[in-house]
Amino acid sequence: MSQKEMPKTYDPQATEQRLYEWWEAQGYFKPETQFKKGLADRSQKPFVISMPPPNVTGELHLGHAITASIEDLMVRYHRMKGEPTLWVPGSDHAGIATQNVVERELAKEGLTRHDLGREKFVERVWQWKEKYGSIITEQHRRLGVSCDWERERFTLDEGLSRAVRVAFVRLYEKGLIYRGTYMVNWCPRCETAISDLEVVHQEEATKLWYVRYPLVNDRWQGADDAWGSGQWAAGATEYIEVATTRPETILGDTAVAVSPNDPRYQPLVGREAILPALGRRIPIIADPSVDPEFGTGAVKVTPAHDPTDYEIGQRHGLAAINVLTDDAKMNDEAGPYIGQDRYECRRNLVADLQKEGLLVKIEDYSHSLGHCQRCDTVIEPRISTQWFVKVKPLAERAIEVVRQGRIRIVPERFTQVYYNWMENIRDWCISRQLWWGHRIPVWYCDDCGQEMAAVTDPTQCQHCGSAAIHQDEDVLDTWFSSGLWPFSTLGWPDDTPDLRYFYPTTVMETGYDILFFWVARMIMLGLECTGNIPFSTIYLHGLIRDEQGQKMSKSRGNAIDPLEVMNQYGTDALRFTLLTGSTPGNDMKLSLSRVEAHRNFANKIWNATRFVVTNLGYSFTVGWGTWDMAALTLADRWILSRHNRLIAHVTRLLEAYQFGEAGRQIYDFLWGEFCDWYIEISKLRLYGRDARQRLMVQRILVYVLERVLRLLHP
RNA sequence: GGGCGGUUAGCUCAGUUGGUCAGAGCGCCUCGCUUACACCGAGGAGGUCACAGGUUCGAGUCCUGUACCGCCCACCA
Repeated sequence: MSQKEMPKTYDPQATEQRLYEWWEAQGYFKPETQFKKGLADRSQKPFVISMPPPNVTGELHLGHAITASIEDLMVRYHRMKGEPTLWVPGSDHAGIATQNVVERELAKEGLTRHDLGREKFVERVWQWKEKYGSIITEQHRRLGVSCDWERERFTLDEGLSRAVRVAFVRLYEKGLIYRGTYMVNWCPRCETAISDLEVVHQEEATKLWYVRYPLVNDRWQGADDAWGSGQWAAGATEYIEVATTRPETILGDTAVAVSPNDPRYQPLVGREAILPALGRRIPIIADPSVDPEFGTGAVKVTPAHDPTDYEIGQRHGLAAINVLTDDAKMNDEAGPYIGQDRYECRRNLVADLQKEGLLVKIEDYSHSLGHCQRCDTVIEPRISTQWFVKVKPLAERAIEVVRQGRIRIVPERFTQVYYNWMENIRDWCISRQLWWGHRIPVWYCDDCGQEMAAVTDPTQCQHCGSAAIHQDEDVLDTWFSSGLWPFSTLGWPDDTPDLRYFYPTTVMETGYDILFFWVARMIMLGLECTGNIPFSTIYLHGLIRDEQGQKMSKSRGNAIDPLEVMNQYGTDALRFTLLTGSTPGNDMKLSLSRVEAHRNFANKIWNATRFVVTNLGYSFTVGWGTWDMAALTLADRWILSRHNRLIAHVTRLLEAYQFGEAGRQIYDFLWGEFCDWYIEISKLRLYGRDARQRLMVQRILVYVLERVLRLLHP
């Protein structure tokens, strides 16, 4: 080939897609092909990665790009080493996230999901999934992922849905899943319960309202006049003062609590106060959870709307009065404020308290408020009947396997984070009042009222035989199904050949931000369902931020579309940048100037190859790695030795998960040593008269270049 | 209230068993259209490796403390 036939500048677009299609068509991403070609055999231990399934909420972002780059690197490295290699791709229905996205779409048409009804709405989400699911796989192909597309899975596939049911029923029958009425985090916008993890705490400037509750005594037994008249507490003579950040919850108070050790309030314990607005008589109780130092030292107790208060209520047998509707409006327990929005009620109630002379003062206050991870609405702690996973016994085993070293976390510092979380874990609320997801496989009998969990839809009550049964309306937390991912994608609960050979998987590679959400759950559910660890190594990468260090997100408008980057600079340039840009577990800021630099690197490789190839001549024959040692020049020996050193270093680094350093080493060698020095020096002999010298240089050039390209392949 | 990470050239970041570790990319300055590459080549300026102690023959690299920045966890009414 002459130089003229190879363009001077490397054009990724002309190569990448063509090459990828060929790879895929040849079946190079499938372990079966390795067996068929004799590149590996089934007696070997396979290298397996489950790809973290992207949510079908939208298109891929840079987080997916770094995941894909790192995993593809590992997969290609192990495949090249001759290990049977499997990389299972797929996508996640992402319950609440996807439902919200589609609801937002609907809102543009002026519709809500309730306008469509459950069935039509779910149909609508499926349409969305079809569209974005295929966009995602196309984008993954653009990233060059060498996964086995024939084994692609979706969390709502039939097989995976069955896995969800089997897992649920099994846990249910062991008493590890239960239904109960407890304090949960309620999102009034999504109108569903969410787990503790889905609550995002933010420090916010609010107020602390000091309110006094009149005390019942011989001279005053309750309200004198209508609430808001200014005369409501006219006859009151004694008060107890409380401080609150949520005045509207006063309406749900069923006690006032003080510290048992607080001398100021000892005389009041056992007496009663009159609840403002509603005139309810509530007891004054002593409870050790009250901090005498805070506020007034007296706390209003709202068991239905505050976790601490709920526990106080449990200890003292207090009623829990829910004063809110699902969308955080005041319900019919709210007296004069029925129907008002929670904040509207707060304003009005505060104004009325002032009118009645019960508002003592308002202080500025700062505390952290829970927000919904998906829609940012302020969470309302609320008592509600939900399904939970009893997680302590699962967590103990999950801690154990890491302690024993059966599962290793890279970088190691996350091990401590993992323990801390696991050791303090609380039961996992898994039911969601949503429509998009795996329906809870529990049926209730309308006749005998009993419940039953079943893998296949029952037709009658197993307790009384009645055919009048109905399924639970709720769906499961999306992380329940993704928690089964490493084995559900391989066929579990069936005993398939894939499951037997490829499970447990080898590496779980993902961002550290979902260590708790996902990784921890996979370990717990994996141990419980399969009796085995789901993977032996966890590799956690950092988050990609923009050049200002901000988290990338669509709402901030600072998200960089990986497709645009690939279109402009090429997939290799993007991948190399992502791989060399950070160390494990550390965040990285993506700078386009580095992507450009690596585009230039790709071009450098192209031109080095062009130089070597076009200088071979027609009579060239390859002489792999067999040299007449005595004839080697100093330069030859130098480049060969440097090159061997490089291979050793890169291999060691890749084994140690030091991908960035490995990439940099190759970069430095190829550019700084091979191109800058060896190619330049080789020109003397290449263009000289001595044919034997020419052949030797040619052979070394080809040999070193080819070997480095292999090193670079992952 | 706990825990973690960061602080290295103007900017963005590497530097994992303490001794060519003071580096890369971008930017900047000087040259250069030499038969691979101007998405290039040759050369150059630029850092008391946050601060204070300590261990050591020797410390960005280990220990202690401090200061900022960021993140995670936590039922602070």
